[in-house]
Amino acid sequence: MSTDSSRTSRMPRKPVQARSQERVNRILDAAEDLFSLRGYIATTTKEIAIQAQIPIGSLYQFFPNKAAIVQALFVRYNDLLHQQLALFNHEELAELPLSTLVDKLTDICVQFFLEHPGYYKVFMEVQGLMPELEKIEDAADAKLIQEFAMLLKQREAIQEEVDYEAIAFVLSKVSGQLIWIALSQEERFQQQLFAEIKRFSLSYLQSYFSSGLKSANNTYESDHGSS
Amino acid sequence: MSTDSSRTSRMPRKPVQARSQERVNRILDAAEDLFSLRGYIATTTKEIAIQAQIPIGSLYQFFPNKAAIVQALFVRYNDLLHQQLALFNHEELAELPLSTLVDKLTDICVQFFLEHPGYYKVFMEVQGLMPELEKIEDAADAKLIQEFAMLLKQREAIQEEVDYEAIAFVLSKVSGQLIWIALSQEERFQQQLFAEIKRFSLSYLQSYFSSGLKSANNTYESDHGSS
Amino acid sequence: MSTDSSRTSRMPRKPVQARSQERVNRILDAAEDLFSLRGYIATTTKEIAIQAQIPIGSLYQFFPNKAAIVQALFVRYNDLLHQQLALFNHEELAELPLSTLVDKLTDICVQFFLEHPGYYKVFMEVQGLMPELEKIEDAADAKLIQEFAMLLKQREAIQEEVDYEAIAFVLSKVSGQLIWIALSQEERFQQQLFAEIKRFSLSYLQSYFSSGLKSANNTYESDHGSS
Amino acid sequence: MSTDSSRTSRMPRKPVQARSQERVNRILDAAEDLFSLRGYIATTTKEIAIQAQIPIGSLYQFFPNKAAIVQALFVRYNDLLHQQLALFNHEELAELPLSTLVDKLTDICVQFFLEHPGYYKVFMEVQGLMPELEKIEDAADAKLIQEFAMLLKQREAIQEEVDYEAIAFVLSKVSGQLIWIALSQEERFQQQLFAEIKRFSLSYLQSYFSSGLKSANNTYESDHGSS
DNA sequence: TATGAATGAGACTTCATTCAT
DNA sequence: GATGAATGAAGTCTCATTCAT
Repeated sequence: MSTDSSRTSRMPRKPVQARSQERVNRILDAAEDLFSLRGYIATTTKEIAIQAQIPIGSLYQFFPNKAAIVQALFVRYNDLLHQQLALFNHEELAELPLSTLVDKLTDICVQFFLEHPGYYKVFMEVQGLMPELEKIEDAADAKLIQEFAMLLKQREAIQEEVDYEAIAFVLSKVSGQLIWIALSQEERFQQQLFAEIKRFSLSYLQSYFSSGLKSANNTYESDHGSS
Repeated sequence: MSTDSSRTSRMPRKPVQARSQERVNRILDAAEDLFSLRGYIATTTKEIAIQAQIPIGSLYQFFPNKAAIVQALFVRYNDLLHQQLALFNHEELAELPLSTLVDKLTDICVQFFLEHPGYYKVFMEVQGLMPELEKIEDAADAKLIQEFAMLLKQREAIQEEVDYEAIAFVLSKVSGQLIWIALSQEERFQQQLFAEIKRFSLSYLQSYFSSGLKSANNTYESDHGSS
Repeated sequence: MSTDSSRTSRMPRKPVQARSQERVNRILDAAEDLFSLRGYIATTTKEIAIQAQIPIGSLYQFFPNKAAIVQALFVRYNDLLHQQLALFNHEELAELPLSTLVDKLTDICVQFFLEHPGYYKVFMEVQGLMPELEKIEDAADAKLIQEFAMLLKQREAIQEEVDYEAIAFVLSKVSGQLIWIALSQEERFQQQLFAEIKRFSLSYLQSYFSSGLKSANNTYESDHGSS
Repeated sequence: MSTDSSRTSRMPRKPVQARSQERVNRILDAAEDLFSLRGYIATTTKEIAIQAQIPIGSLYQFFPNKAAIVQALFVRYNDLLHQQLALFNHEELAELPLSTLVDKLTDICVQFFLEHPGYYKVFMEVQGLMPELEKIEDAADAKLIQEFAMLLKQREAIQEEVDYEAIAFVLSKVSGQLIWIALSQEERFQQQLFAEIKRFSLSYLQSYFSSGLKSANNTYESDHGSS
């Protein structure tokens, strides 16, 4: 109890801040675990503190209330997802066939949802109950959608006046939902669903774009048939 | 609606049973209102009773606990949606062009979601927290998907070995999700999203089916261009 | 409602009263069952009515409240026990050896407790909570004790100034308690306890009385050894 | 009592733990009062908290539910009774005349029941409704009975194959019951009953044992007559 | 008289947040 | 700062009894 005060001011810089950061992370890790298991409302702040191995009082030094924890957690989720997707956001992406693009992006999202099963679940749970969280999500989504739209703009559309953002909006929402549903299905059907997600996304995109960049012309059949 | 007509006209109209049914309906109406407004967990049974204008004790005469209320509400939701969709389940449906089919079905679902904004919201909120409810939803979904799959089976598939149920599964989940998201968007974008739902549904189906029944051959462009 | 008034005054006498009596009995039977199973407080009046197969409203026509049911039940218990014991209350009883007397009376009580496991249990449960019931029990006990004391008075006491009622009081209470405890023990130990009840009753009585009536002189050992 | 002394005298006396212990005691005291007055079921947790002068929330920090309170109370009861009886558990006990032994033990029990009128009452009330409590009581009883049996084993039995535990079982149950009943009787009769309890116990023991240890030979009459 | 739906006070328990140490 | 015991409003559900039909 009263021990542990052995730290002197000579130690590596910002020990407090480092300790704080570590504690914040532990709290978010604990919250992620528990939220994905029991849901946001059913999880108590005390449980989070215990799981994070810090006193409940300390938790409230970092977060003013329970809602702030989910919000911080979702900021972290969004950063992470954005990071994963950014790895592919190179110029070359625009050159890939549509089917390859769809494949890559879908795989990244599937991976993310697999590693963070609470992401979608918690967000759905508190829809309409936490305007703050929705603002965070909307902003992050908007950013992702914008970037995806930029990617699409580099491709040759079949028709004029394509609303790239609408397409990006639709695909991001729809893929997320479907991936999440797939996660709770049995292995075989899950794999089938992942394939369908790609087919779905591709056929939707092909209704707007020829498959490649400015000149390529991969039809759906040829793409798909070759795989 | 037209059910429950087992009463012969000679009886004094069982005022008690009628009153009970009316009360159950009032409870479900109140629950629907409050759940869609505040969510399931944040709504108290007392609030429901007050909104339904009955004493709390009476509420518990009809429902053993709070969970039973949502469950009954979802049974009602499912019945209703099924009724709406069943109106179109005539033989002629199979003869319609794919685009028309998609239009009709989507419109029905949009209408349903507009009238019952709590349906999707509440279900998402309690995902993973109420196995009973999930069983109810899974059963209802399975039924709808099955029927939709039957519809598709009457059409000429482009390729062999089509998994009609998987297609029906994907489309029902994806359309539901996007309709729900659309509902919280501003009017103009909402309308645009409804159009996109039809577009992606159609393009997805066209990746499997030629447009008409056995002989018709409407491509996507012609369908869409004519609208 | 207005139906069922078909009964005319010509029918067999007291049909109503007979029906009432039957209903009262059914209520008491149901109450006995449920009380002995779950206890008085945990048993609801509705459960009693259901078990008795009568409407709850009818129950309240016969009993003003829940307490009145236990009270009536205990009046019935007491009548029954008194009847059982009265069968032996003949003049010859006084002539039996003490050990025989103890045997007979104990056996009767054991039998009664076996057939009515709720008797003791319920009485203990509501001790101090229902003055009315205690009055009933005290009166019945007093009567039994009085009669038992009368029996003892016919025997030749060893010492002067014997308080027959105190002896009867002690034995009745103590035997009842131990029989009840024995009922929840496993078969073998239960039988052993029944034997011990007889032994302590006899040894206690022998500290006051010579074994027989005026002249007999059975000591404990001889009594016991002969059995 | 003498436990928990692991605290070294240099520390600031852990005010928190002391405060906790005091609160637990206050809760148990309050529960004892109210249970013995109104019974377990009729006593509300709120009442207990008020009587203990702590907020209801604090009560639930120490006890997970109402049942845990009675259980803890009975652990305390059993400890206390065992302590009282242990004071006499010296070697000399075996040397005392039976009558003296009975006197002492009975007096201790009478004293205990006088100071804790709720002990018997509450236990009887919840018989069959709280398996947990019964386990606690059975264990404590078994311990007491075992010890009492050990005491008896040191005495010279009249007959062979005496089941010391059965005797101890019977006497402990029967004395408890009779003392409890005596407590609700008017003063004069109460005193008389206490005397009868001793007589009863002694005559029962004398049916098994000669009065003293190996050689002594005090008959009941001489013992009793001398008092 | 017979019925059973209706009533609502009140029981037990939880948990986000605070604040004395 | 750090700690975790303390707080009490509020939620879910029960049930003896009544009374309109």
